[in-house]
Amino acid sequence: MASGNPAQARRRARQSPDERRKQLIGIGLEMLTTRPLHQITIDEVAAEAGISRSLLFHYFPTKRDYYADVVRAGSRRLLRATRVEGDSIDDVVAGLLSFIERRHEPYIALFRSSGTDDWVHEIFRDTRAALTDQVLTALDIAQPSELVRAAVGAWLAYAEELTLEWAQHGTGTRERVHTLLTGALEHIVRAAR
Amino acid sequence: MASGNPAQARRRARQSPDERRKQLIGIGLEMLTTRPLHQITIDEVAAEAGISRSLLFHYFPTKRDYYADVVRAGSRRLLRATRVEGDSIDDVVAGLLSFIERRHEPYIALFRSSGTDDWVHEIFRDTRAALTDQVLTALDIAQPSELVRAAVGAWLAYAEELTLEWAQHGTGTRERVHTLLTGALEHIVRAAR
DNA sequence: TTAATTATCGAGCATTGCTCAATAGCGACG
DNA sequence: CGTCGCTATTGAGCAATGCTCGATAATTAA
Repeated sequence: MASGNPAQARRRARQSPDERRKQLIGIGLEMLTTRPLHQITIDEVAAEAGISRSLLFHYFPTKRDYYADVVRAGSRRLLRATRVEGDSIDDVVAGLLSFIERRHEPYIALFRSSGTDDWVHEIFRDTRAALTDQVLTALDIAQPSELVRAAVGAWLAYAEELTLEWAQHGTGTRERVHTLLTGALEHIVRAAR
Repeated sequence: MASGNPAQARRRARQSPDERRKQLIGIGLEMLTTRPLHQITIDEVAAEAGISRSLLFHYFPTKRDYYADVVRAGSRRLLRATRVEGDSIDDVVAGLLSFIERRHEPYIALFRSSGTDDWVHEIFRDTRAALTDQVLTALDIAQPSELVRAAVGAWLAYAEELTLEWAQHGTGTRERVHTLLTGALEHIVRAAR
């Protein structure tokens, strides 16, 4: 199943903590592309890494902590993807579209399965807050009121939903969706002021 | 903790299957007001009902099936709450606002904790689809294009997000939120046509 | 070479979803 | 009123899984 090196190799191949952490989180991220978070068991991760369960608990005090680190890593990817494109609002929207288009599977696995517990949702909120900041910056809104912030945050929910629908079922063209998103954003921000 | 009758009473108090089902689902719904879905264990439900774990599996072949029935029951409540108010779009929005205002805790517990597995999200989608129909009817849109349907569905995400924010942190007044929602809906539908 | 550090493992515990054979409450029928 | 059948109900037990803990071996410092 899981690709890569089975890493059964020799026993007791000692590695530096940093390497191990990266490896384990990398495995988690890769598994996330296949199944939702809560379906990833410690046993599987350990097996894929070629280590014992115990070692994973040596690096991550609890399963939650491991999950949290994996999800955080995934979030960072998303934020990076929307930032590289540029600073205009069109760039941010384009970045979001591209990211979800290419990775809607893992995206869903990441955030739609937030339910595992509040802590995932917290990370999700942090990510969305960061995205909100990006959007506000792109709109040249320096000191938004609470309501504007909330409205933009909610618009992100709208954007995600519509984009996922498009990515999954091909509802409309990419340009159309893009236009709808920017149009809605403009309207929403104007109305919330 | 959990209120109600501990039901320890006499052992082997035989009941009709219908009663038992209702009782168990009721317990699930009540527990949902306290914690997210996935934190509800069969043991607890059984204990609260005063029966053995095994009996629960007699009525619900698997934990998922039990959860699914509980969530469906919760969804029905939501749909009822938005329908009683009336037929106009203002009524639907008002119903949504009222429901989330009064029950944002259980609402979150219901749907934000979808992660347990795809099946919850399916029920969630069904519920949202039904809500979408209500909205479309209220807007007098008989045969919406796929894009319009998708846009309205995504607007529901926007509405939920903004309403939850308002209900939880008091961002803006109720009237303001109401206006924002109807305004955004109008704009979105017009743009998607 | 020896000592200290710590990455790594194996065995084992507790919880939890789930199975299955046995038991007991309740209605039907003589 | 007895007894028989149906099935609601139970208890013991299995398997998976998160997690703990003492022991061990690889690496580094002295």
